[in-house]
Amino acid sequence: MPATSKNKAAALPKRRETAASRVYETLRDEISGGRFRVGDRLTEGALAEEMTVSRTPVREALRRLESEGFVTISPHAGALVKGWSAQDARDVFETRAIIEAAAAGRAARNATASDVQALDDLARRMEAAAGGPLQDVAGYSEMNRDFHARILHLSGNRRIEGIALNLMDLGFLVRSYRLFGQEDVDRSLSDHRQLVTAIRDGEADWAAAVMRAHILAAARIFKGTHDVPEPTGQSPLKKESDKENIT
Amino acid sequence: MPATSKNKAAALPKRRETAASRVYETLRDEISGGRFRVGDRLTEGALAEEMTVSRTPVREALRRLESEGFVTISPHAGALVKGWSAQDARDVFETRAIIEAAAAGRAARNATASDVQALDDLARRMEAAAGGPLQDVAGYSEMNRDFHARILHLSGNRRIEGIALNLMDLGFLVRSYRLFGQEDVDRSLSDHRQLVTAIRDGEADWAAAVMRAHILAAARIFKGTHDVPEPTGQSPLKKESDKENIT
DNA sequence: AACCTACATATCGTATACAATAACGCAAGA
DNA sequence: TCTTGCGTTATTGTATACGATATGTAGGTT
Repeated sequence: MPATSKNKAAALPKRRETAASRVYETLRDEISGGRFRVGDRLTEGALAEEMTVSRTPVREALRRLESEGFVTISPHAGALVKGWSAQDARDVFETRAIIEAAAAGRAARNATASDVQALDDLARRMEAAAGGPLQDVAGYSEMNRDFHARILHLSGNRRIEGIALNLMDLGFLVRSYRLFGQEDVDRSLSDHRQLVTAIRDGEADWAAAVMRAHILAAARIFKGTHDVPEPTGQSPLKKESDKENIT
Repeated sequence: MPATSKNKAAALPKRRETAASRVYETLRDEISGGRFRVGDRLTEGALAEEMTVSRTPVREALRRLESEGFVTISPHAGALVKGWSAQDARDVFETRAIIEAAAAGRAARNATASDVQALDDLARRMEAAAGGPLQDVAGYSEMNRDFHARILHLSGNRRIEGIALNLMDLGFLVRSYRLFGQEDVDRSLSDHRQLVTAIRDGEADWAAAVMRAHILAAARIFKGTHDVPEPTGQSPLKKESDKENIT
C-alpha cells in the first residue's frame, strides 16, 4: 500500500537512517535468523508491502544482500535466498584461518600495551561469562566477534580487516556458537589466552599458529554437527533448487 | 527525455543487458581509465542524462561501484570517486600476497597434469609476447590475470578465488603494468616458470613462497613509481574537474 | 565586522507509474 | 496421454514525480 511518508511514526523512526538501510538490516537479520528457507523467493513487492515502504529501498537492500552473499539475483527472475553447502562452509573457515592467522601475526608486531590490555580485558570477560554453561549465547558471540575484530584491526591492514569481518558476519556462521559444548568453549578461551600472550610478547609466528588452530577447530565443530543442508528436500514446488554451486 | 528503448541502436544493440549493468560497466571502465579525478563528485542526474537513462539504473550502478571500492557514498551527499593512498596500495598487495600464496600452495596439491599443461602454455605465450619491449600491455596484463586466476581456481576454494580476483581487478592496479621495465618483466616471467614447476611437482611450500615473492616484488615496483599522497580528505569546496586526467 | 538566521537551491531518498520480460497455465492437436 | 503453442499474469526493470535534507547565500542583528 502506498505509504505516503506520513507513517513515519509507524515503526522505527528513531534513527536518522534511510529506509533502504533499515530494510537491509531487517532482511539480513531475518535471513540469518532462519525465517526463510534456502531457495525461497524474495519478491520486491511483497517485502515492500510488509515493511510499509516502496519497492525502491527494498530493491536496493536486495542488491546489497546479493553483494554480500545472502541472496542470488537473476536478471529478470528476482532474488532467492542463498544456501550454503558444506563445501562453502569449509571454504569460509579455511579462508578465515589463512587471513586471520596472518592478521594475528601482524598484530603481535603492532600491538601496544594498552591494546594488549584491552584484549586481555575482553578475554577475561568472556571467561567470566562462560563460567556456567554459556547461557547468553548472543552476548558471548558478540564478545568473540569483538575479540577477533580487535586483532584484525591491530594488523594495521584495513583490507584484511574488512575481508575477515565480512567472512565472520556471514549468516550461516552467526549462530554456530550454539553448537559449542563446554569443552569447546574451554578450549576456545584457552586459545584466546594464548593469543593475548603471544601478541603481548610480540611472538608473531606463535600468534599466527594459534589463530589458525583456533579457527580450524571451530570449523571442525561446525562441520561435525552441521553436515550438509543439501538441496535434497527444500522443493515445495517443482525444481527450484538449481543450486548455485559452480564446483 | 523518455528514451523509448528505441535508441538501443545507438551503441550496443547486440546484447540484451539491462541498463543498470551497462551503466555500471561504463562507469567502472571510465573510473579505471582515469576519466575522473579522485574526489570528483558523481551526480546521479548528470550521469543519467549523459547516458540517456533515468537516475534509477545510475543509482544502482553507483551502489555497486561502492561495494567494490570504486566510489564512496555518503547518506545524503552523493558519490565521490575514491582515491587510493599509498597505504591502501600496500594493504592490497600484502593481502594478495597472503591469499594468493596460500592458493598457490593448495594448487600444488590439486593440479592435474592437464592443469599444469594449461598453465605452462599460458606462461610460454606470455614469454613470447614479452620477447620485445612489451608492446601490447593490455594483452599481457590480461594473460597475467588469467595465469593468476587459473592458480586461484586450482586452489579449490571458491571463496579465496573470489576475494583474490576482486583484489586483482581494483582500478588502480589494472594499468600498473605500464610501470614494468624489461627486467621486471623478465623476473615476473621467471617467477611464473618457477610457479609452474612447483605446482607440477606438488611442492606446496615452494609454490606459496614463489607466489608471495612474486606479488611483493610487483608491490615494490608499484610503490616506487606510484607514491601518491592521500586523497586529501574531501574538500567540500572541491569542484568538478572532469576530463583530462591521463596519468 | 562577525555571527546568526532565514531562505534559495541543488541533490539525494522514496514513492509511484509504466514498459518489458519471463514464468505459468490452458487448450488444442497428435 | 503427451506435446506444443499461445495467451494471461505476475514480477522485474526503468522512468518520472515528489518530498526530505544538506549546502550555500544574503540579509539582518549584536
